Amino acid sequence: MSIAKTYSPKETEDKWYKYWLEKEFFRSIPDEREPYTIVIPPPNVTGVLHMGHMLNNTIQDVLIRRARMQGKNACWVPGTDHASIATEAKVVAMLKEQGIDKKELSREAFLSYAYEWKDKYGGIILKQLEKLGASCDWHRTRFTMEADLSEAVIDTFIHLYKKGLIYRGVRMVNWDPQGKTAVSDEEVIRREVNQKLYYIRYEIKADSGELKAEEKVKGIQLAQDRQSPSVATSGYLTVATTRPETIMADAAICINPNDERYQHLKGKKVFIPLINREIPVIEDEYVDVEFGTGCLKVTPAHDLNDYALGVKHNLPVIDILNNDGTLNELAVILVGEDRFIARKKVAKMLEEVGHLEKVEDYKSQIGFSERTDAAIEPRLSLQWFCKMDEMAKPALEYVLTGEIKLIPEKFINTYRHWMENVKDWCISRQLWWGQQIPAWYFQHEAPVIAKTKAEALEELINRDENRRKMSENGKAGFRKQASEFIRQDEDVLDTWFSSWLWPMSVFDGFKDPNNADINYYYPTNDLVTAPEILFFWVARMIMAGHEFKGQAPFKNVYLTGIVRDKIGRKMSKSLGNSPDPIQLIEKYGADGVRVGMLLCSPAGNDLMFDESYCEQGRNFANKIWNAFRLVNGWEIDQSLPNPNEMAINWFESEFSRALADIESNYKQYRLSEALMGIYKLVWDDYCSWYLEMVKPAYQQPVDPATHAATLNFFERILKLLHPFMPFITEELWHEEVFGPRGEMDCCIVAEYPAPGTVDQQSLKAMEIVKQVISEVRNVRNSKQISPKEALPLQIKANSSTDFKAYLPMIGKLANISEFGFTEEKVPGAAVFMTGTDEFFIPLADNIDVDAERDRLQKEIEYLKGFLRSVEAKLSNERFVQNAKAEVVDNERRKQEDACSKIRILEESLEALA
RNA sequence: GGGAGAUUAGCUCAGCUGGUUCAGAGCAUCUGCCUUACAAGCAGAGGGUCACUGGUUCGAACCCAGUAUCUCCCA
Repeated sequence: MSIAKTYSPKETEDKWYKYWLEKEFFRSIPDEREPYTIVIPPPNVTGVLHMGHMLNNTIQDVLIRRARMQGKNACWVPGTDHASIATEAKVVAMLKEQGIDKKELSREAFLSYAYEWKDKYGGIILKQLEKLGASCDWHRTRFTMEADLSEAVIDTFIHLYKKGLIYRGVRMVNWDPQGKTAVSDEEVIRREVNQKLYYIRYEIKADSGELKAEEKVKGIQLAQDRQSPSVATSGYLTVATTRPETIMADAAICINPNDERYQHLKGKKVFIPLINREIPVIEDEYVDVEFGTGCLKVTPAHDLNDYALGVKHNLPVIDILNNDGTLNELAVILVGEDRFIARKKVAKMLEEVGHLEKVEDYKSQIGFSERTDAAIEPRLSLQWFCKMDEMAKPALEYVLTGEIKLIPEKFINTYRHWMENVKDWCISRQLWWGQQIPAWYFQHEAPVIAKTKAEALEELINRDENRRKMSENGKAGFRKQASEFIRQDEDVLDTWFSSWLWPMSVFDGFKDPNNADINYYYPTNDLVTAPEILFFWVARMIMAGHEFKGQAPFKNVYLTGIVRDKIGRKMSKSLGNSPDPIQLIEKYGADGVRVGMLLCSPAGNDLMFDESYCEQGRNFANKIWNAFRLVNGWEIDQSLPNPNEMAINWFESEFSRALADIESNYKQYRLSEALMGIYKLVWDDYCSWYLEMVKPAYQQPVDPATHAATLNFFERILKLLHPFMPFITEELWHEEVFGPRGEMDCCIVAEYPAPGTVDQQSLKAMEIVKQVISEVRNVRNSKQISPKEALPLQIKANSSTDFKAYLPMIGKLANISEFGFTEEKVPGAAVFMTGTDEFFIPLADNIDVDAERDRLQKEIEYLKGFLRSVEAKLSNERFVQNAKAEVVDNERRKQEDACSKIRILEESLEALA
């Protein structure tokens, strides 16, 4: 039966994925085996697969498949995240297209649209993961907003509230004017932006007579124009700001009390230009004398630092912005204008009245919303917060003590720095898509925290003495009445407030804290995620794990790199530099893409992705395919003896040696190195050497022993490859030549090979054989002799190496017609050496004597230089005294070696003359 | 502004405790081959002052200090 010359993945991938599903190989149920568990970092429910997911999930699948083959009960839990801001933004945009404004919808109506959207697009990404070959236990698919998981979120909120770890307060938050919601610090991305620095003049109120002449000289420039009406002034001060539109919200001007230039301003008042509101000059060492003019406008409502300054100096907070970033009535002027338009207009107005001194270009860091990319507005608002410092401490310990390992370790520092400087977590979001905060408001009373309205009503009764004293009838009346007026908090919780429970909630660890699943699978083993969410998510899962389970949620955290394009840019939709993973799979096959991803991705380093890696992966699959075609085509002759014992023994050792390496790389989570180890084992050792050694001559049969050994090696190789290349390995596994397979006898659950013993002798011998073969091929190449032309080879064995045993192998691979042993140099032959042994290939055409002399001389020169450096070391007393004995011995051996080689080469040179 | 890390072949990266694993791998390049498993291939070859400057040491890609450049995190 002939097989196609190239491997075509499409046909096999669907077939085997379906088969695996049918036979429930991905299914995991607790049993007596050791569990191996990974919970997927849940992708956004409405998202589509991008290269980051690709990398991430390939790694998880490699780990899970290997564990499964090692006989562990491997459980990979998939699922999706409701991603409140991102999803809500998409739904709002979709509605807008249909001409529907979110503001006109009720919460219920909006949510029904949102669920409709989720049902339509949700889960696409999980289907895409199947294409990649992800062996998730799909029976366990969870969603962070499904009923059970939401209940867990609400319960933990209540739990933490009761513990005093959740509070409500007015704080500066990062406001996203586009999403119209607060976002956490971690969701703000800072970017350097070209801005303008506006120098604005504030007139100083003349309340203490004329200024002294010396003060004028010192720094105050007298106002040159007097267009501001109303009040008498005595000059002005200048403030530098990037945000002129916020001057209407100014509460003070601050100077550094040590600033020599501004001593005269102490206790003065100034007027805000355009609106002429009077504000005081205050003093604080916070002000940087070097920056701008040294006068700082203090705008507590619109800047975090100013807010702190305002609190310290008891300044009023004047918030002039609406939640969509437009100016409100408090701004007095430009009401209703967008903040950025207002900025330009204010600048122009200031210029018109002569209050704009100058404008400079200026670079500064501005925060942008991760989800909507809108410029973040620091804004004072009433939000819910979760206290972090208490929870951070144990979470830090897990990592510092090594109970949780971060891979690579360099992230420990980053982690520690963050955990030691942790700030409270703003957990409320002004959105509807998410878990609604279980806080209930009744009239002007403090909010009640309760799971349901009914419970909230009971709490209202219980916490008030008068209500408690009411008769049952009275209570019933109260309940009835209050239920009309009681209102639940409109906000929902931050998405991360549900994802931090993920490793527990997917096993129903909250709903049913002692169930078989959570007891068996938790703590999970490895978490594979991006370093970007080390704090968002990983740190908080550790906190939650400790808080709610008293245990770390996982043992190892593998932090992948960011997928960039080959010139180092982050892959993004807007740049259009991100290939569609599904198209890549179609082009190169899932196995090819998986290999391609991992070839270029050392742990923790960003990877410069290029399609050519996938090509390499595809080529590798094809190589395996063709190796199979070769072996598959062999006819067996039962009567033949085994001529390949040496080759078989060698590969047996080589396999074990390579496997030990591969295992050590796996242990260190160096997956790309493990893969490269397998790649070389397959391509170089198995295909290029082993198969070439044992393959019978064209159309000749093979002996049964060689056939069996070769197939056995092949099977073991398929097993090693399977975690990386699940499809092609499964396909080949079921080929007839391997014998009959039961329906459950699949590569996916085949027993992972263990390293055997390594015969160092055999490895060493083969090194010499390989060297001789390469040298002969090299001679052919440089002399332009066809590989088809058989050559004679004369051996002058100066060492104790017994070449006789190797001759058949050398003869076959180097195409040698006849061997001879000689005591003398063979004149007029091509020469090479391995170690101190000399080899001669007598050639029909005479060799170029001059070229040969040059070559020999060069080699002698090199060796002499080498010898000099060795001898320099050996004659250095301090070296001989201080260096380790083995190092010194080594140098002695090098010396002897070099000497004898030089001698032989010099003899050759003489023979030429 | 503070912190972390990086700089090794054209590219992507290994290089552990300083010494034959010491200058390596894969890809790319070049040369020759359509050799009956594979041209998505085979055989062979050429590529590097280990960012720079000093220091420690018998000995430095590796340890130390400084400089330059880059990346990331935090303000």
